[in-house]
Amino acid sequence: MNKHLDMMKALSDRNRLRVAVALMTQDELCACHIIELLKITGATASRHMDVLLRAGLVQSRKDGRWVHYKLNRTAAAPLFQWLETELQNDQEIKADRKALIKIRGCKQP
Amino acid sequence: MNKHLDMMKALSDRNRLRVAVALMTQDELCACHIIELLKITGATASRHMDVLLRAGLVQSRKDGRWVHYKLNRTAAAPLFQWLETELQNDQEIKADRKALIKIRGCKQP
DNA sequence: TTGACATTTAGCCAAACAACTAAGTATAAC
DNA sequence: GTTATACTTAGTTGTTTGGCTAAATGTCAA
Repeated sequence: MNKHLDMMKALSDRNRLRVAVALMTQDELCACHIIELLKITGATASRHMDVLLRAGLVQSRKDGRWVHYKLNRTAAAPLFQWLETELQNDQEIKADRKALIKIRGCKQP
Repeated sequence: MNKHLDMMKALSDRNRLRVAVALMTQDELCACHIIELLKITGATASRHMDVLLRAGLVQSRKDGRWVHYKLNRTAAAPLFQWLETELQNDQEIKADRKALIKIRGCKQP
């Protein structure tokens, strides 16, 4: 059960949960988007994404200087589905979606 | 999203996850069963169950000196369903189920 | 009422963790 | 090459957390 425990631990932090939920509607996010969204340093963002990666919940793709993250939907489809429907009307999540439109609008893809 | 974050936090500890999964097949468990299963002190078990209660994942029922816990299935049915199917063949979980048969056999219901 | 038992609360300690800064690596542009 | 940019790694710090013991609370039984 270590694998599933790691998944739950990965999603038990507010910032990581926000990123995971953001990736449910965003397909891909670059590290710099995540830094902007969560308003944390790059170092902290990098460590958070590493936790999500190690848990197998996201995948990363390096494109030049940029790293893009996407949900590994097959890892825990029903879990993601549940979170998505539960949180789709959440105020913070809605604010994040709004913020991402602005962030993606002016930052690199 | 505080509610859902609390649920994830509650399930991000090995002992609490074990209890939650045990309650998926056990209908009800008394605090003393949980102490036996996890091999921790009553005080520690009490605090763990309090975390699960506050997250709304379990309900408690006091019966004289005993406290019985049961899953609050409506709180997060798809989440529980996912965990149950994912962990049904897990070695630790299977060992717990086996242990519970013995524990429930000799302790008060 | 007194004693025994089941659970909770309080207080302590060590380990885990999230945040930061600073330094390191990698890549693109000049 | 050199510089700027994007990210990672290392090291530090304050907070959270899971465990324990001891004391408190609540309940049954003699």
